[in-house]
Amino acid sequence: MGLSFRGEFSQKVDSKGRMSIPADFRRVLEAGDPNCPETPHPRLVVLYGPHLKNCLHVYTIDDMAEIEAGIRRLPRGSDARKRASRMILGKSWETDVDRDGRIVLPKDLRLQIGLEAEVRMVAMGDYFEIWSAETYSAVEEAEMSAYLETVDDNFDPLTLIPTVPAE
Amino acid sequence: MGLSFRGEFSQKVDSKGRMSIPADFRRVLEAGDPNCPETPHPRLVVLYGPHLKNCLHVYTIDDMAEIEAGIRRLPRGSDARKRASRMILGKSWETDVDRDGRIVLPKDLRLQIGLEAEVRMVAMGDYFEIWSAETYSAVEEAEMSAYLETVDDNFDPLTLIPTVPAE
DNA sequence: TTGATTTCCATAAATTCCCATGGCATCCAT
DNA sequence: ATGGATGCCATGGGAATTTATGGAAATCAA
Repeated sequence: MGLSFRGEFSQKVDSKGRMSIPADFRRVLEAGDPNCPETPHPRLVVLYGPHLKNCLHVYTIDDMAEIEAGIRRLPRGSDARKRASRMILGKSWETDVDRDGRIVLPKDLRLQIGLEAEVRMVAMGDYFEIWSAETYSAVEEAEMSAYLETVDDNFDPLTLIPTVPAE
Repeated sequence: MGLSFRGEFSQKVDSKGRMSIPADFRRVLEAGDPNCPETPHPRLVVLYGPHLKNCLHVYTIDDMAEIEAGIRRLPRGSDARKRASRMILGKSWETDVDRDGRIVLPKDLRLQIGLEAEVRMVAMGDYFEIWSAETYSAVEEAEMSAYLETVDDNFDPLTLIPTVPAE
């Protein structure tokens, strides 16, 4: 199933839009790229569809290939396939980690999420999110504490997970 | 299976009908042309059949060969084969990317899609679409936001993809 | 010729490549 | 345990290359 992205990291963004991919995330990207380690630097796919308002999603090559296979399973020429293609393939960007462990995010993608000096990368298991650090604290951490207000005092997120039925 | 076209790009169209093919798309065309890199500039096939109202479709040489093979798999003389030939093979145009990374779209093709000063090219995986930038915002982006209105607030297009039945 | 097309050249901006640095952690020998 | 060496990591600066795009010259067609 591939390694999981874990944890969250803040990195600097320089004037050229360069940012280091956290080493831990690089390990996952390397494991999820069939051309690694022959090709030394792993590739990755960034999704930026219109449903993503404040962040971008980053997938490994393998996971993205699976998503594409799913799209190809829809009938050629069908509305569903066109819509999925337009929203996923049409709104994605592939690049590779350079030899210094960085990527350069194009200007329009930086604009979409209001990214300036500091980026926050948040693991979500099979992908990770790219946020402007500012937005992340403002939006996401606020929404998290709001949620915690609504639940019991000794709420445990593990209770959200369904158990496997006994076999 | 070849590389996938990804992302969307706007380019200028000059008075001669010249337009740059985005560098990312060129990489895919190069990978999908068996004569590359011996012949330095990749060839490509443009479809402009009557079913395409506002845009043209561009395929790599390899993918177009596959489509043609599919047509030849239809029974000789069958209606389906005649119709497919007329609408696909008869309505296609092959050219190559010039050494500056551009193509020149013939006037009648530009007319068909109302292309003037600015072109929008949208990746759809195994092909990409050529739109007049104006039409694209008017027609396609409008229909996209209309669609987004109809779905849940935190809709994710990945849910459009059918899951593989358990094996 | 005259207009259209194709080839070639020019350039500015953007992007990529390459090298350098300082910090932190790890390892190892004393 | 200590100090030094080693290596990886995040980050900066500059050089070199690639892109997109405009225009001129050359070629072709009617």
